[in-house]
Amino acid sequence: MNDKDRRSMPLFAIGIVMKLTELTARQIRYYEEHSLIHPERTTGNQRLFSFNDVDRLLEIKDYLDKGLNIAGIKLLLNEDETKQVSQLKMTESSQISDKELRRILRQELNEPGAHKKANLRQGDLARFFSR
Amino acid sequence: MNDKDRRSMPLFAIGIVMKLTELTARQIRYYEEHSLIHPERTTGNQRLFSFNDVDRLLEIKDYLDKGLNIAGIKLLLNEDETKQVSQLKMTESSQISDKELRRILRQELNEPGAHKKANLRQGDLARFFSR
DNA sequence: ATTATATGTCATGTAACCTAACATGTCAAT
DNA sequence: ATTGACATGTTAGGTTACATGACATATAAT
Repeated sequence: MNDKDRRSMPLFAIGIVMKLTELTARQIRYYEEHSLIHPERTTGNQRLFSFNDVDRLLEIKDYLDKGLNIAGIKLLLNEDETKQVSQLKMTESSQISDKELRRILRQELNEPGAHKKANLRQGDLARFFSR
Repeated sequence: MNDKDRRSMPLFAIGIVMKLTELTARQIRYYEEHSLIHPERTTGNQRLFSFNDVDRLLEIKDYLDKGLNIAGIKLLLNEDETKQVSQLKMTESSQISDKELRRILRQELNEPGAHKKANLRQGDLARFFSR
């Protein structure tokens, strides 16, 4: 088993993730609802989060603090991802993307520098792994 | 937060620990009952295990496979530990220890080499941390 | 002013966990 | 062979943690 597997291993119940991320259950579920994360489920349908999921939630939190909205965060998160998103509705989603993108860029203009490197405090949890 | 903290952080519900260790809930609770592990609890009294706990359970499993009994395992596990055990009943416990120790040694004589280095497969989980 | 977004709160159902008790298989001592 | 200790299985009844859905609300965008 390698790091990649370990990172994506479903381990944490939502209660733990709440403490690790200081997000409410409502928020976490909401972000899943909007496809920012995709935690696995137990056979009884309860969410099980991996280290990757938690890391991602920490990123989401950062971006929220910076004033980004869900749509914007989705774009940023999917940026460095070898997508997995359903590309079924590419046509209609691309027009949404454009619209949202403009909003983000506008926001970026109003608060310059916020986008830079996002101060990725990803790594808080990354330290659980080899460095 | 350092590695030590991370390792002792209460994170896992018993269901996860069962999968990670391939032990039954009954076994895990039994080992706690006999003070081989000391998982924390939620405010609602549910067990929460740390990486250390899981590592320890894997060691316990190894020792059991080698034919050791709980008393023997306890001795071995406490060996490299800056104790934390209540030393209240030192007198009576020492006489128990002696008795058990004899049994263990007897067992050891019957299966030589089993004690060597115990093939410490601790590290299965250790890889979650820095190396 | 209206709408959209993000989150809080409440109600209700179920999954996962808890302890306690009793049952069982294995082994060692009698 | 019988007894007893050990480790684990199993069952029962109770509690905690998590599920979804609906409605409320504050803030921000239009």
